[in-house]
Amino acid sequence: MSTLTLLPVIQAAACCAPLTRDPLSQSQADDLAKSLKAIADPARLRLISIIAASEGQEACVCDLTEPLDIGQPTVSHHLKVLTDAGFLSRSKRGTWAYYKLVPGALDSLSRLLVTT
Amino acid sequence: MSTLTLLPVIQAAACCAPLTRDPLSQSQADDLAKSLKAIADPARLRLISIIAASEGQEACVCDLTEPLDIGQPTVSHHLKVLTDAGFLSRSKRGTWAYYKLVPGALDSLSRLLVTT
DNA sequence: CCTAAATATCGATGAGTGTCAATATCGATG
DNA sequence: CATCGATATTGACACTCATCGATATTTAGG
Repeated sequence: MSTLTLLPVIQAAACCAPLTRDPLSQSQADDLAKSLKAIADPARLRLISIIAASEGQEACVCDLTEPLDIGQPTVSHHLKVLTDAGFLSRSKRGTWAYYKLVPGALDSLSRLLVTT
Repeated sequence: MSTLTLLPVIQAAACCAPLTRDPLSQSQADDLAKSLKAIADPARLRLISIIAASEGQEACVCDLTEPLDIGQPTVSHHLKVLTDAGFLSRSKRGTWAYYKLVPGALDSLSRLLVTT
């Protein structure tokens, strides 16, 4: 635990200054855009909302494939995008993979957009 | 004032239920994704932040072309995307076009992402 | 009117991406 | 170890989109 790699969402929020406080630098804008792109997709938003509504804000992939009208590889792809962006964490138990909301990740992003 | 066309951002926020309250329907996810895609771009984020930091949260296009390293047609394109999405409003005074933050638009979006 | 300046639109191009079918990997179980 | 079910990866394809150069549109001034 010597090195700690910050999750992208957290990193984007690290500057902590809301979008509307000061002009964004190019790299700040790049980071924030990357986080926003990760959730700016209907399938990924539905995945997040389903996971968030599940017990412990955690859901098995097997429960995520049916509700959406997309194939299993595509669901797996979207879950990877959300995980790489820091919105979800993955834990495998037996054959099943469980994805969980990273506490505070969405809220960090939310705070960056607020103007007040 | 018989017919009122809601701005896309406001429309996406109309359901008022945060992303993490209940599973999103396909159309709800489409609307929200559309709003998020509008701001999920580095150049557009910088435009928003510059406009927000300007007096009256309003800026002339002539002041937006230089700070970003992109051409004038591209700036115009991004401003149109943000305007169509409901984040900016446009008013022309003389030869100049001024873009202004739509009050509450970013906040509506921000509220949709919050988990608490 | 004619010109010049500011902004918008158009057409093209190259990069990025959501989706799928096929296949690989991983873990449990017999 | 062989098999099977669950999930991930790969490769390909269609589609979207950010950007640019060129051009059109609009407005002010002479």
